[in-house]
Amino acid sequence: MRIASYNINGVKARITALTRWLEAQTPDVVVLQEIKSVDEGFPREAIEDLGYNVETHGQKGFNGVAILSRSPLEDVTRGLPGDEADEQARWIEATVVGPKDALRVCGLYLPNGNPAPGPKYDYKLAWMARMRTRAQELLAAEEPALMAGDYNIIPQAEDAAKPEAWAEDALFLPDSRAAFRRIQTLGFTDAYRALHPGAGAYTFWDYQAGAWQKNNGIRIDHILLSPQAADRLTASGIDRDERAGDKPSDHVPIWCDLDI
DNA sequence: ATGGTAGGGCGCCTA
Repeated sequence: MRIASYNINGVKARITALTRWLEAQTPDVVVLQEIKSVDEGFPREAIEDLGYNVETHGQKGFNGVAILSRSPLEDVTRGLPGDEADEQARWIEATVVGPKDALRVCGLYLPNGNPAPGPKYDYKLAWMARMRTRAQELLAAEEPALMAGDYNIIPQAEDAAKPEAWAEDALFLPDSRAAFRRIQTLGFTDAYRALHPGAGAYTFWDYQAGAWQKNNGIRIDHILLSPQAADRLTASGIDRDERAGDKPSDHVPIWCDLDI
């Protein structure tokens, strides 16, 4: 089973690139971030026509996440627990059933947090504390599960072409990276890093200042696997070529294969 | 220190 994550930066502006990629890569499950659409505006027919079930958690203008799956999506929940007042659409979960086992899939769009310090950074750290609580619950279930999406976290210096340029940025500040580690070290495996050690693998290149042409990228999209999912990991990758296509997102898809 | 680009949606916010 191939599970992918893709920050598409506007699903309506990206529907051609998205459907082309779905047809070429045929992932079984996809979590999308930054759909920038309300649920009623999501172009679900174009995706359903390719054989996918679609569940969305959108909002007007910004944010918004979705899950696509060839097999039915069960027990869908929307929103990250822990703050009833939080109206930002950044978290969606569903269960997909493979031939061997079921997999709990969490799709997330973690807050950017800039400028730091400030209220947006406080929101990022508070959101990550809530995410850690949900992550603990996933581990307690002792079942295959994963959390995939745009984490807006550069975990290590090797995950940036120019780490020094990010030193004061909310994506790379020590408190941000520590919060990410506090989640990962609960017992999750980074599906990409586990199979691909070394520097130079990125998932985001800014639209500005020729970042793509200079390969000035960062690795901020991640798939974290529960131990029961990590046991089934057979491959992982980054669809880097998508960044060179027509009207690309500033992110590219990441994926992993699980024997589930 | 600034500005460079893009999407949503129409003045300006978010990234």
